[in-house]
Amino acid sequence: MKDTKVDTKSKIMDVTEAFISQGGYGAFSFRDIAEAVGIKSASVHYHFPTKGDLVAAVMARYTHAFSLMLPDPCSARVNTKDLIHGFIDGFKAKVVDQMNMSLCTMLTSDKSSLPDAVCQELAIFYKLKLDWLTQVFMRIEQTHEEEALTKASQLLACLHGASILVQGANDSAFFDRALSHWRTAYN
Amino acid sequence: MKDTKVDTKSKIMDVTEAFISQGGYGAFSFRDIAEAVGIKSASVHYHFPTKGDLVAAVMARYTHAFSLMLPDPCSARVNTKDLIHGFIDGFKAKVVDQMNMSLCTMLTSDKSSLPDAVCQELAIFYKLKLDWLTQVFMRIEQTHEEEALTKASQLLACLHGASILVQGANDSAFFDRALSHWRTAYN
DNA sequence: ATTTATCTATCTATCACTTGATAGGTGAAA
DNA sequence: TTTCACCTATCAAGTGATAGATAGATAAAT
Repeated sequence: MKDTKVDTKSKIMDVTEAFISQGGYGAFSFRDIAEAVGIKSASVHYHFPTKGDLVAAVMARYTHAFSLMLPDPCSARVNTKDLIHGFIDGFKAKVVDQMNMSLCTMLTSDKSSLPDAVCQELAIFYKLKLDWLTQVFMRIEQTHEEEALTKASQLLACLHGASILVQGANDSAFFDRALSHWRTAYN
Repeated sequence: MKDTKVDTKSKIMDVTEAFISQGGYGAFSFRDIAEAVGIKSASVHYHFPTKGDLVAAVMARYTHAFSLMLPDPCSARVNTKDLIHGFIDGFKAKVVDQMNMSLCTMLTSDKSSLPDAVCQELAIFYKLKLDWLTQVFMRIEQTHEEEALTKASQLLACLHGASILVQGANDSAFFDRALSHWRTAYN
């Protein structure tokens, strides 16, 4: 639990997260990570025995950090429309400013070659986002859960799809185009 | 140009297309393809010298077949709303019925490790879809190109995002949820 | 009509390289 | 002295790709 140890472990996870965002599960190796961190590949295995362990840990940390950023959707002090805008802007920061996809968009595409542990972490992340958005829409529109889930699915699909479009068309303007409806609808 | 020759080449492309839909560019090897077709991996190289050549050819064939399926967006005999519904249904067939992602959703995620030739084919495919949708929306809503492009981007993002959601949440019900707005808006 | 040459589609065998993973050693800290 | 965090060295498996051989079809020359 000392400085160097924890630092190395965190560095490994940081570097891995960046690699996944850029190319997905198959686009990096233990040697890539080791080189970026400044250690040898065997040392990466010391901290994370298998690639699945490593990526699952990164995904879990990502989910946890994400959950800490999400405001309580029921808090009376928060403007409901700001919740939506904040969610969209958070996504935009990843997709447009850093010009890479979100961890979960990437990993979902690689799902067929993912170890079980990673799939489970992925599912947890999706549930977190969908549940949060559903609660927000229940509050905003005073609707029942089914209808709010539909709204949540629509927005989430738009966001992930925008991420794909930006990459595929190689033009970040597509993000705002794809999200313009959601931005104006809650203003 | 004889029977057997063309057949083998087509089989290779068919098999490759299926592999890409399931796992993307990195999720199959020449040996996988060879085994599925019933030949040896060297024979695959005979028809397609490199992996990039092979995938670019598959993508080009896919784009061509797709373009043949798209009705003329300006034809007076076609109901404009049917154009939208047809487009959505075509996507749904891939994503829900076959439970895998569209070629271009997959390849876009792998873009960072794609040969240039494949990237170019990808770009052509995106342009085809966006242009077609833009023309349809210009006709439906009597708007200018900029606004129609925005609509096209929104729908395309929804479709690609729905594909991601279905896979990530492992629940095909998310497709209809994500698209419900577009289905009712043009009815 | 027969021989010769070329082309086609496949094969076997192998290349250099990368991959995730393991065994076992080293020095420092507790 | 045991644990920790790293190392060197290596493994077996898989990768894309190439070289060279072979059988059969086609075409040209004699």
